[in-house]
Amino acid sequence: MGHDKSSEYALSFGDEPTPCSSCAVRNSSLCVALSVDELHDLNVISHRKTLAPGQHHVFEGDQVRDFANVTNGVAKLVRSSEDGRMQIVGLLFPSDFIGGAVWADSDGHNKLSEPYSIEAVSEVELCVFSRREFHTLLRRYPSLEHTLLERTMSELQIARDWMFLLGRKTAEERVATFLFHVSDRIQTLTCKGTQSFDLPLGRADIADYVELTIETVSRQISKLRKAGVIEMQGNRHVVAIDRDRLGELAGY
Amino acid sequence: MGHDKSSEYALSFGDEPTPCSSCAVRNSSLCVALSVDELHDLNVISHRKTLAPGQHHVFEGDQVRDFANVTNGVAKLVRSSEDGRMQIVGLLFPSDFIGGAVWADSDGHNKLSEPYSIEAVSEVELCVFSRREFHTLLRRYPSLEHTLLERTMSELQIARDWMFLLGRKTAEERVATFLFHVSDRIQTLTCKGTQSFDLPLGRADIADYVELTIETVSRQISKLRKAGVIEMQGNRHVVAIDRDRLGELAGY
DNA sequence: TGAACGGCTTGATCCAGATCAAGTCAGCAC
DNA sequence: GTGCTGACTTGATCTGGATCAAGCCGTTCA
Repeated sequence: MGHDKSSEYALSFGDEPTPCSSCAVRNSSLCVALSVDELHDLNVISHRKTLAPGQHHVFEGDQVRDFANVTNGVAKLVRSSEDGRMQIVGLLFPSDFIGGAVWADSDGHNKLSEPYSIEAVSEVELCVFSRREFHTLLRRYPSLEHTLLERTMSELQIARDWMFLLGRKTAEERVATFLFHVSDRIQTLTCKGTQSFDLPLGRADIADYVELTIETVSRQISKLRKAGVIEMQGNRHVVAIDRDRLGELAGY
Repeated sequence: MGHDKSSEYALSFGDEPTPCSSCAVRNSSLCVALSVDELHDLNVISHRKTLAPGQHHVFEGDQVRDFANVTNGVAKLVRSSEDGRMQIVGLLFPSDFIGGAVWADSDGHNKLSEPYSIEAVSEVELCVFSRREFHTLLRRYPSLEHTLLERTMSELQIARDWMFLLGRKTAEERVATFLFHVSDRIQTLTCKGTQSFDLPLGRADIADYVELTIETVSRQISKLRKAGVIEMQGNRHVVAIDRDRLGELAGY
């Protein structure tokens, strides 16, 4: 089986570690590229890790050079600088793969060694691989590498779209864009409508992500509410009354 | 040979189209992944295209779904919105590959169809492939796909670092970061020192890239000059008097 | 039941960088 | 030379969103 069930990363549900074939994100994560038989090889090199809300999985430094799939929960991908400033550079939902931030050149060195880390927002389950073993697998299964390439290209485009947001969009557009994207993402995850959804992040994290202050985010949400575009039920639950208008305000 | 020499993209030097094997970026572009023999296959599907300064190579829409290598000159990768706002999301130097912005899913559709384009800064030479043929080649040569994956991961990290710049850095840090990166990039291209170099962009483009106004860029350059960190010879030539200090001011 | 706390909202003021408005300076045509 | 043009610099003023400062409101825990 994939990992030592007595390790600190042992799963909490059941005596047997869950094999990849019954994984919650089997058909939406990178693993779709592998057949049931091939999946065994991935199973062997992976282990599961649970993060409590607020807990970090660090990619900084040289020791931890692993890749991970998010199998459950929501996490932030954070880039920080030495003086304490932080920037959320991505949100990670179940089935998302993370590894780009710690990618190294073929010589094994990472040219740009800025500190990145994953921080759990809710309780998060990761499926972690070591760098070396995952590389071996990539070489063995071209379809896996191809799928990873497609996903990375897509991530790159999302990052560049976000650069546009950070550089050019107003406070209102930023908040509208955030809400629009979250509703979209949650729809594809839950296969329900985009009308009504829970925010995965609190105001402080939203502010970090769209690069505004808590106060400005709060003011913009109030503004969207008063304009009848959205309705809030409590702090976290959003009802998108006029989703088209939300998209327009987001700049689409 | 690779392309019709009577086409509008014909090379300007010599009667015969230059084959890949004598390409200026043969050993630094994506093509390093291919052996001399394999290179022939790339040669067959590629054609060259020259852009005059200011000219665009558009990736918007569905017709033009191609990839390109920059073989000469400097270009901007631009993301624009319908209302006319623009953001430079990347600088392209010789040996850089561009394709992520137009990457489509296996179903042939591009989920996020925001308009991206390449705009030549100096005279630029591109080596262009059609999407479909390049994909075939990727499937035939795993080493090519592997190299592309590495480069894309690296691009993703650069994009995320830039997100930090756009979200968190002050005007001074942005300009210092720009100068620092350009000196670095030009060094690896020319194999000369980083002490002294020409800016590839004018003030307006620098402003677009680091998301400031022309005036603020100009003021920050003056400030760095007065502080003795750099010296300007004319508008474009920079002498990095104290490159370490420049790195510190950039936030490294 | 109430008091302490954390997450959110709202109002008042401030400031980094935008915007507006002149310059300066080099190159170039005549 | 003189005037023109385009790229850059510099100064004065303005402003969107930050910062500072109270509240508000639901939850938890004694």
